[in-house]
Formats: sequence, C-alpha cells, structure tokens
Amino acid sequence: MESLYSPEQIEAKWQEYWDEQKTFRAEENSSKDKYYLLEMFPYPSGRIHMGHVRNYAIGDVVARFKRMQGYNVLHPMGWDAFGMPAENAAIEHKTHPAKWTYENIDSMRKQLRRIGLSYDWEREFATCDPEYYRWEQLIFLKMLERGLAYKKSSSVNWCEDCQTVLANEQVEEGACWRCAQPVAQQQLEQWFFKITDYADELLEGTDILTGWPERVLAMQRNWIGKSYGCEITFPVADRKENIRVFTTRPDTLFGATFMSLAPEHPLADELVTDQQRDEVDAFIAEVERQEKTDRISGEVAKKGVFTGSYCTNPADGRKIPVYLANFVLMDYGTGAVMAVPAHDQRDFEFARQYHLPVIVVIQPPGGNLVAEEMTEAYAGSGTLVNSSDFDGLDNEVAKARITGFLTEQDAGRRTVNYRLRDWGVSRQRYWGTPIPIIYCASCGAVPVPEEQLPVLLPTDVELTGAGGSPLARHQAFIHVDCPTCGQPARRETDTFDTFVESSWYFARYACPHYDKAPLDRTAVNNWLPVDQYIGGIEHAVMHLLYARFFTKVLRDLKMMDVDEPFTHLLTQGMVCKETQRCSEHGWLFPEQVKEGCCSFCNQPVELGRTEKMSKSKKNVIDPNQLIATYGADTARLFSLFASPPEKDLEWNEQGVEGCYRFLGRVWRAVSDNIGDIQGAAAATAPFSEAATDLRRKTHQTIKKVTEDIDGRFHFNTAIAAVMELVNAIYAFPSRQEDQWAVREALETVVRLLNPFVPHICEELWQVLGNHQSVEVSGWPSWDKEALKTETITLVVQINGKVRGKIVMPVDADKNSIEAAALQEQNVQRYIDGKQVRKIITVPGRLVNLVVS
RNA sequence: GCCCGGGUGGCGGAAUUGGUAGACGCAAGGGACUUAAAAUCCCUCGGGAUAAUAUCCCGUACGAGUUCGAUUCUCGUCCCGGGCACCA
Repeated sequence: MESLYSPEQIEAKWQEYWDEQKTFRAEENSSKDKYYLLEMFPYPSGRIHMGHVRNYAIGDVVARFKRMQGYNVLHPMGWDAFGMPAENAAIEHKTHPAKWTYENIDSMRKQLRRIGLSYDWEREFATCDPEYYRWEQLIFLKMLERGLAYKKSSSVNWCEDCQTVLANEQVEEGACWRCAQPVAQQQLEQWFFKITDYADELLEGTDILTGWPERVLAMQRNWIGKSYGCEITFPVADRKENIRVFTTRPDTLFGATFMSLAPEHPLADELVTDQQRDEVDAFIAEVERQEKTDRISGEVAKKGVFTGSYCTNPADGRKIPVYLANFVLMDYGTGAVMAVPAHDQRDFEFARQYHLPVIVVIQPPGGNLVAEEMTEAYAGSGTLVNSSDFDGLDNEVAKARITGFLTEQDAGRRTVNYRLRDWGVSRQRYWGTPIPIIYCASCGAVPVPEEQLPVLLPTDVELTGAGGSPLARHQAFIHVDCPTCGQPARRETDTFDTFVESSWYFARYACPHYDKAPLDRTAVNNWLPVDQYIGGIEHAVMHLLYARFFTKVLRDLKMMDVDEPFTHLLTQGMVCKETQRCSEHGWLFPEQVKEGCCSFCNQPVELGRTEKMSKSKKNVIDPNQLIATYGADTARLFSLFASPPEKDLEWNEQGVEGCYRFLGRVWRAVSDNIGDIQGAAAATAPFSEAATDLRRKTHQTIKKVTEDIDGRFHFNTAIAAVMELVNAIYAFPSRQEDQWAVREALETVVRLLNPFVPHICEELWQVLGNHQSVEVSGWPSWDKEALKTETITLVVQINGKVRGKIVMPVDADKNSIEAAALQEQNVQRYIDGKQVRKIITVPGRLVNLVVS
C-alpha cells in the first residue's frame, strides 16, 4: 500500500465502486427491517455551503450506521426546486428559471456526489418536474372536494410602483426592496387550506411524538395556541348590531370600561358617527400604511380612535365607548376585545393615554389596589370586587360562574379558541405549481377536470421584473374554455406556496416513478413514517407543521395510512457565517464580493451577523475549496467533529488541519503495522497485560461509539473516542505474540469510522485483507468480558473536596474501601485530630468523609 | 412585549442519572529526527502560591439556596442567540 494518505485517488475510486455496485439502493422486497432516513431536501441555489455539508454529513453517518447494523435503508435526495430566487436570477441574468434551476441541480448533484453521500439516486426528483407537481394539483382537487381548500379575501403587501405583490422578505422597513417605495396593503382573493380543521389532532400529536425535541413540540403547541375562554355579546347601543368578543378572562367582565375593535372589523365603518368620521378615516389610513412596517420593526405605540358609538356590557347594562385600536388583530378571536384596563397591560396603557376609566375588579391576595394609583395592570389571580353578585369569589371560580350567568342570559357561551390560522397558499408568482382552477363568468371557479392534469407551467414566458405575473400576460395559458359550460374562461394565474411541495415529498420518495396516482399506497405504507428526519431548527414550526397536516389529509384521502410523517426529528443548529448583502442585490456569496463591494453593482456591501468573523475574510469556508484541498473525508470529519449537531456553530477553518492529520495517522497506523499483523497468530490465553489493555480499549470504544451515534447523535465525542483508540495503538509496545490485538484494534477503527469517513475506510478495509465493502462487514459489537477490569481507582474526598485516590479490587466491599480511604496518606493529614462524622460511599466512584 | 434556547481554558468543545471540571482536537511553547525544510514522533499547556510532576488556594456569566457533594437541581440578576401572527 501507499505509505502516504492521498484522498484524491481513493475517493473517486470508491465513489465509482458504490455507483457500479448500487451499494445504496433501497430494496423494495427485503427480509430486513426498513429504516427510512431523510434530510430536508435543498433548494438548488447552485452551490453547496457548509450548512449543507453539515446537514448531509450528519444524515450520512446515520444512514451508513443503520446499513451496517443490517437495516434496509431508504436514503433519498431530491430538489425543492420552485421558488423566488430562480425568478430573481432569471430577471438578473436574462435567463429562464427552468434553465437556471436545472443547471443548478446538475451542479449541486455533482458537488453532493463528490462528498460521497450514500443516496439512492434512482429516486431523485425535482418538485418543478411536471411529473411531480401534476400530483400536487390532483391532491388540491381532492382537498377542494372535501372542503379542505377554499377561497377568501386576504391582504397582501403591494408595491404600487412595481405593480406587484411582495413577500414579507421583499419588504424592507416598510418599503419595496427594488424601488424603495412604501408598501401598502391590498385585498386579494386567495386560496386557503383548512389546517384549522386539524388543529386538535395536530395538538394531540405533540404528546405522541416522543422522538421529537421538546422545544420543537413546545413551539408547535404555542403556534396552535389552543385556549379556553368565553365568547360574550355586547349589544351596540341604540342599534340592532352586536359586537362579539372572545376573552380568556370572563372573570374581569365587570371591569370592562371600553371596547376595542380591529380597524378592519366589519362593524368598524358602520359604527362611526358623522362627527368622528374624519378622525377615524385618517386613523384607518395610517394603520393601513404602517401595519407591516410596525410588524417588522417590533414595538408599536398603542393608538386608537373613538368611533362615536357605544355598546352595552351585558353584565350590568353599562354603556361603554367603542374604539378602534391598532393593536387589535382581525385574525385572532373575533377581532374585538373587551378592554379591562385594570387587569390587562395593553388596555391599561391605552386607557391612560386616552383618559378612559379604570375599574379594579380583582384584588390580589392581601392587596388593596386603587385604580388611580396603579402604574401597571394587575394580571394575576385574586378575589372579585366591584362585580355585583360575584364579589368575594376566587377569580378562577368566577370564570365558570360568570360564563354560566352569560349563558343563561343568552349573552355568551364557553368557547375554545386557536391561534392557528388557515394556510394561505396562493402566490402571485410564475415559478411555482399552477393552481388548477378555471374562472368562468357563468360557472364561477371551476376545478380543472382530473383528466386534463397536469396544468403545465408554460416555459415560453418572458421575465422582465415589470409589474404583474408573467402568467397573466401569457395569452395561450390564460384563455381556456370552461370545462362545465364550454364558454370562454380564464385560468387561475396564481401558483402554490412552495411549502406545499415540501409538505408531501417525503411520501413520494417511496414511489418516485409511480404514474397512476400521487402515491402508491402499498409502497408508502411500507416505507413511511420516516424513522429519522434531520434538518435546520428554522423549520421548527412552518414546514414541520404543514408536513404533519398534509400527512393527515393524505390519510383522510385514503392515499396512505400513517398519522404522523416523522417518528424521530433531529434539529441541527444554524451554521453561522459571515453574511454580506448589497442593498440592490440582496445576500451575496463571498466570491460575489470584490474589495468590500458588490460585484454586480460595485456598491459597498453591508455586513450581517457575527461581526467578529466578518472582520477577517479568511474565516469563510467554501466546502468545494475544502474538498479540493483535503478531500471529502476531511470535510465530513471536520463538520462532524466541530460540535454536536443541535448546536449553532460559527465555522472557522482552524481544526481542518487536525482532522486531515488524524486521517493520515489512521492511514499510517495501518501501513506501519500491516506487515506484522498479516502473519499474526490468533489470540491465545493467557493474554499479556498490554494486549488485554488494548483489547479493553477496543471494546470500550465500540460501546462508546455505538451509544454516541445511536439516538444521542454525539458524533464529536464518538470521533474523539476513536482518536483515543488510535493513540492507544500508537502507544502499544510491538511484540509479535500480541499482534492479534493490534489487528483487532485496527479493524475496529476502520469499521467504527466508516459512517464518518467512508472512502478511506473502504480502502483500508481492503488493505486489511477483506474483499467486500466495509459497508457489508456489519457493525462491530462489544464483548462485555473484555471490558472488565480487576482494579478500580476511587476518589477520596474530605467534605466534598478531592484529597486522595485509592486503587481497590473491583469487588472490594464497603468496609475495606472505607478502611483504605481512612488509611490514605494525604487523607490522614485532614482527619488527624478531627472526628469523622459520616462516610458516604458511592460504588465505583468515590468515598466522601464528612469531618469536623 | 411573548415563546424557545444558551453562557465552561487563548479557541471548538467534554463531563450520559447530583459524584475526580477541562476528554478529544486546534492554537501556543519546548524537544527528537533531518545537511535543511516539510512531514512525523514525544513532552508541557485554566489562573495563582511554591524549587517542585509534592501540596494548597481560586475557578463552569453573577448572587443566593438545597445537598455530604452542584457545570448539572431551585430562586433571583445580567448578557447572548433564535422564533413570533401586539394572541386579549
């Protein structure tokens, strides 16, 4: 063998071998247990970054580990290929989104292959393939049939100058990112998915998903936000309309001193008196203008305006003024809030600002709140006061009593409320899945008949960046006959939110080429659920919740039979790195920055996050460069060894050298010893002490690495353990009769490292005299006998401080351990002339003497 | 404002159930090999006292508490990161 480790040749060689042998093909009919491992598929931006390397290296460790353990592993890869960047690039570089996307896919596939990731490439697909999105259109039609998709009016960010809808991320400080004009809200008819129908099931699922990180479940629970409360009806004074409010605090009803409506509330306009008209209109205009800005910049001053109307508190018949307030949201509850300034901080601030009355109705235990003296609201529990017949009740009891009272009076009822809102899926963009709907003047919104699917996204469009959707200008696309009445009609020109594609792709991998339906139920039931899903924490709520929702929908559509898509979830931390942006061209790659200026427009770039790193450019890592210099194995090892997967990480290149050096050390350990161990005799007892020790280290390492990978995902400590074993091999005294122990240690190192650095391991496995891939050698198991030791070192503490150590036989009893501890030289100095009050012995660990 | 995380050497990190704080690696310093360099191998490496690899003191953001014993548990404070739809 070569005495020097040179990754270049061996990596290409083994990648070719795996391809030819179809080593990573998932078997459809196998006697082995299935294991479906999935990493969140990438958006084909054109180049991989260290975040990808980290994500896919983590996944590949698990895939190879499970394969070695004997599972039939499904480990697919594909492309989340629709989205805005392709449209932006097309406008920028005068190309077509499809061309840009497919070229990027080709380039990224090459880069991923170069890392040696163990994918079953035969299952690859891109979501922009008509063969994928046609089935998404079908699923939409089925959802429509079941009432799970519907249309309603909703507001969007609108730039008047560009005549286009803007995504939240295209709005910068309330202004359009291209032309810097202020962004306004505009109402549009849009399609929605009824995710709220599944709110309870999605919430209940969070208790079943024991393989998910608790913090992700907590975020999803908060997002669904189920709360119990009371809906109360306030009649409008001198009119027939009613205002309905939702509150979780019916116990504070007698403290309501005014009513706050969302500016968009349907009654808002009607209740305005002539006298107040000008003031209210100005306020509504201001809120419309500012809403998104404020949402982005955070803190907002509480503002409102009096409508001139009053409504009646159903509890005591008191009239209270009706205000419009900027902090009341139409999307949550009923869009109206009964304001109780004494016991709600927002209402309190509002009341003080507009000089509205504050009435205390809850007294804290032992407290004596006086409305005039309060400086903030009291939101805690206590006893009711100023509440008529309910005075003296505990406020928790009062919640039920008052709800009951309102129910009797037909003025309210107990309700459940959710924060979760339906999912708006319409996007006024070109590069996405066309929504299969036709609008007919006489028949309305007509679904495209199934046999006419797919509605193909036309490829002969011009992207200019000018106003409106390119699809709306494509005459051949929009003009179509109504499927119902045959009259000329118009196609829907909106496309789906790209989250729709990523909500069911994991199921399609089970049957990527199936051409009769979205899913082959048998194949899907065979592979799903995904046993382990891996991806960034930034998807903790939206993507993961939508995928769970779709799974339940597809189940109810009888397309598959699982309730939850992902059994175990690993959320990897964010990879922080230097980010630079140009005010014109957005986020830039390092190579798009020349001397601190954007390479497109030569304007100076702004630096984002991790300032410390931004100052020295040498810290930025390009994985392609890393692989070219050190090889894929080193890049993989580096990204896994730097920190545990869940942790956020700021990369810097320090440490890469060390990983490369370690692989060289492994290589030499084999090449230096290969001559000796080839002819080594089998192990015969009694073993020498050195050989016993090395064997123990070998089996300890197997145990440690296995436990670190399986379930714990602590790859950094697993690698550290193998490093220790390699150090032990180097330190081992070379004696001919002990060579079996060296051989065992080396073979173990190669097999344990294979999930992390597969290329070098395949090569070394062959050098060690094996003829099959190390992948099929199986995962090593540890011998409990080999782990045993005869003696053990115990720590002796005096009052909790370490004062000495004793070496004892493993099976020493408590008495002899304590006797030895008292005899220890340094310990004697501390107990001399003092009294030992207590002795605590922790088996296998320590003895603590309590002395005074 | 609300929700979720986090804070350990010069650096990345380790300590799995409350039991020897700093594994492993990087950087740094010293040495061996070499004509030389690279590569490699060996040693030292939290701070302080000390001649000392003996021993002692301090030390896991800060302040309390529980405990024989706290990086780990509880309470409070400060700081950093992430998410958000002002959630009534």
